[in-house]
Amino acid sequence: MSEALKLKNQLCHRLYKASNAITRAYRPLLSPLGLTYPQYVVMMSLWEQDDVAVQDLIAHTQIDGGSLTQILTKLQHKAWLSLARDPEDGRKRRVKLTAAGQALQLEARQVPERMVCQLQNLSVEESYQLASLLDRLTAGLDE
Amino acid sequence: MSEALKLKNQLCHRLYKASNAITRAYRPLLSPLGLTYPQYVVMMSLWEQDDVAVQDLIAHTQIDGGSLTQILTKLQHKAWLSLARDPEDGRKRRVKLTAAGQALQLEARQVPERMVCQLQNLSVEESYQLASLLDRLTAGLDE
DNA sequence: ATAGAATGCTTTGGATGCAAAGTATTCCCA
DNA sequence: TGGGAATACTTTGCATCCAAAGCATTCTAT
Repeated sequence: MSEALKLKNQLCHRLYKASNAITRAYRPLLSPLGLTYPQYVVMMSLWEQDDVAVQDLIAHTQIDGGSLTQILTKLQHKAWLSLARDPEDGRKRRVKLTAAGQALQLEARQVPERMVCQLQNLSVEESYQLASLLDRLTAGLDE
Repeated sequence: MSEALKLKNQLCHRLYKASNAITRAYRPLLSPLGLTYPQYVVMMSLWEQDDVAVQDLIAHTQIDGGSLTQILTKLQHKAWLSLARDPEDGRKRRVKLTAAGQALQLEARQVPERMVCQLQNLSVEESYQLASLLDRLTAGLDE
C-alpha cells in the first residue's frame, strides 16, 4: 500500500476521532443546560434567526430531516420551542422559540468561551487554515 | 460575540459536518462488502495485526469499549472473526480473523484508492497539514 | 489464604446519523 | 377540474457513540 493511501486513510480516521472528541468536549458544558451538541446547534441557529420553517433549519444546520424532527420534538418537550403548521402552506411547520428558549441563550453564552479555552492548541491563524481545509474536503465529498 | 468565538464555533460545526461527510462517502464503497465505516476500521486494524486482545483494538482504533463489543459481536456473526477467552488471563478476550476475514482484505483493497479519488480537493501537502492540525486539536481536547 | 481493589470486558439506555418508506399538502397540467 | 408530480416533513429500522452500571477474573496487601 502506497504512502498516499496510508495518509488518506489516517486522515479519515483522524477526522473521525477529532469530531468525536469535540462532541465529547461539549458534553460537560452543555449537559448542565440540558442540551446535547446537535440540540445546541439547533438552538444556536434559532438564536440567530427565529420563526423559521424546518427546511430553513436543515439548510442552516446541515442536520438531516429525520434527525432534526426528533431533535425538534425533544426541544419542544422541554418547552424551548414550539412547532406549528404554517398557515400559508400546510406542508411546512414553523419553529418558534418560547420565552424560555430565548432565555436559554443567556445561560449558554459561556459555552463558546469555555470551548475556546480547550482549543488553544491552535492559533487563530491555524483555526482559519483548518476551517478552510475542512470546507474544501467536505465540498469535494458532497459532489 | 467576538470574531474568535464565531470562528471557533464554526470550526466545531465544520468538523462535525466533515466527519459525517466522510462516513457517508465511505458507505457506498463499504456497503457492497457488508461493512460499515467503524467495522472497516476494526477490520483494517486486524489486517495490520491479528490475534490481539480487545484492549489492543481499543488502543489502536480509539473506538470505546462499549461500541467495540457490539461491533465485534456483529463481525463475529458475519464469521469474519472469532472471540475467545485468553487462556493466560480469563478477563481478556482474543480477537482472531477467520479465513474469510483475511480474504476480505483482498476485496477491500480498492476502497482506499476510491476514497483518495474523492479527496482530490486536497493536495498531499494539504492533507499532511490537515492531519497535523487535527492531531493537535484532538490532543488538546483529550487532556 | 482472603477480602477488597483493580482490570477487562459487556450490558444498558438515551441520543443521534442516515437511508428508505410513509403521510399530508400543494402544484400543475391535460 | 381531477389526478399524478412535487414538496415538506415524519416514521422506522439499523448502527453507532458514550456514560454508567454490571460481571467475571486476577492482583494485592495483610
